[in-house]
Amino acid sequence: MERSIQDIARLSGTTSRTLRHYGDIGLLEPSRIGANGYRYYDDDALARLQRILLLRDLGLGLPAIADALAGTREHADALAHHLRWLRQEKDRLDRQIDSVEATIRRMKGGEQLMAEEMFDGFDHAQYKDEVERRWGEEAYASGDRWWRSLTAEEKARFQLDQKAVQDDYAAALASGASVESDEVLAIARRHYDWLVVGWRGRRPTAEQFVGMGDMYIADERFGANYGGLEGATYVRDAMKAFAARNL
Amino acid sequence: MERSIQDIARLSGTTSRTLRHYGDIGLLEPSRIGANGYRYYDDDALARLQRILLLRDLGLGLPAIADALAGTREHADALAHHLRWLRQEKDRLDRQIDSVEATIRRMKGGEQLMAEEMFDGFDHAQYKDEVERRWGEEAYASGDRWWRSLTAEEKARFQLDQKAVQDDYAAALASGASVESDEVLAIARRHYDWLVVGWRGRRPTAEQFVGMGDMYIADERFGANYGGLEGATYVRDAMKAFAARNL
DNA sequence: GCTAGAGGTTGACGCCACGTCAATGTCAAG
DNA sequence: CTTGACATTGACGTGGCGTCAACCTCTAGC
Repeated sequence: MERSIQDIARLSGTTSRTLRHYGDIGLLEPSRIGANGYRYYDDDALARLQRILLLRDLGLGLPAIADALAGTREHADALAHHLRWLRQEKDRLDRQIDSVEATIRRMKGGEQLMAEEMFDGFDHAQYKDEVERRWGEEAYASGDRWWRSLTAEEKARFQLDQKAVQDDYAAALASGASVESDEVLAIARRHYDWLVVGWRGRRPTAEQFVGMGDMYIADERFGANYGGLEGATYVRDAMKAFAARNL
Repeated sequence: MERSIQDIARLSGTTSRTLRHYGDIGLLEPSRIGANGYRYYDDDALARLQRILLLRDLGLGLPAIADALAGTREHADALAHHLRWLRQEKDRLDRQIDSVEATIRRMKGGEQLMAEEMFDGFDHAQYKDEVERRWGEEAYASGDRWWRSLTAEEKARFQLDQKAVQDDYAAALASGASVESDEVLAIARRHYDWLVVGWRGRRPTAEQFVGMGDMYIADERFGANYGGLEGATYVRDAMKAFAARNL
């Protein structure tokens, strides 16, 4: 059976424009082209179109669909690959939703543009230079935007979390606990989780995490938060132990 | 203070190309343009840029950002509007992820293209004409693709759910329960939820839901599933009662 | 004063999957 | 022969810039 372009469009629930587009990019050629230039499609073409549209509904791009149908890549592989991308997008959206909600709360709280300098206990800007040197200016600018998008309450909670981690490290050091003990590893895990928040969901690699520990030792501004050189070394070793086991 | 375009780009974590783009579309003009054509930005421009980038990180489009900064729309309004869009996108992604996972399971189950005609108890194609007449050919084609993307197990579950609803309606009718009783309304709710699955997440309006009930009466093929004319009328009334209260 | 290299400019194409005119040719029915 | 439905190719628009290309300008060192 041979059908006109409109017939195929109606049967498949798409438009003639789309069919011509698929012809243009070589994704779906008409089975025959009349002397007048009209496109005609047979049942095989219709079947192929159905498969194309099914994959399209799943969110695959046209090149990916072409690959899958050409068999250069297994259907399941293409879908698995696509699934990873979908999950990433979903995570991104989740984080964006959280941020937007936080920003709205901030505005409703009426603290619009004020109260931005109220928190200097852990003043984000304090580490500007260090952050820029280590991770570039963009990293600082991006982190700074994040920090300023938080509500006062969220900023306070972030700082309190850090303080708790710090105090627990200090207590563990005083008690003589090994940096490889379960107790200290649990603290390091909270430390890591806290960092992930500050990185807005990105998870530092083992190397990056240990690198931050080294930084605590090298820079006294950081070390000051963790009880001087001895404390900073202890913390660095705990981070290293945690990274070795869990990252 | 006045800075060159590259300085501003580095300080804000973006690129000079982006800044020129924002100039082109009138979102952020340089505070001064030199005789040589060079763009220069002062602190006010930098502050505005920071706000632009913050909103951009939240996923707003540039026109929306322009509106918000111009004050034609309240910041919070713009964000609330944007939030609705984000949630829709997230829902869409969630459904797509489910579909892709289902399709992968189907392929791993090795039932690739077979086993598609194994289920005719509720043969999706059986209602082709009716669906096309009521909601257009595209609706059928789209529904058909959805149906064929399910695993055998999912198809079976879908049919079993429908059978359960059907049986419960029959039992309620036999027991003389009113269509407005809590018991029957609960069945109607399950009926509705079942339908939402078939519509892949779109939720029929009250009008559409009642319309389907009328269809059960008008068309004996549908009525046959619900115990003849008497049963179909009972079901239609239950659907109407549910729609009146809950949709 | 010359030159190299960094940094600036405008202009234009590319991306992705089509929607949407516009201008024009073709077919079936009355 | 007319009318109206349907077909064609061609080109622009979408969003937010990245990425050349071709060219001008500034700064520093010789």
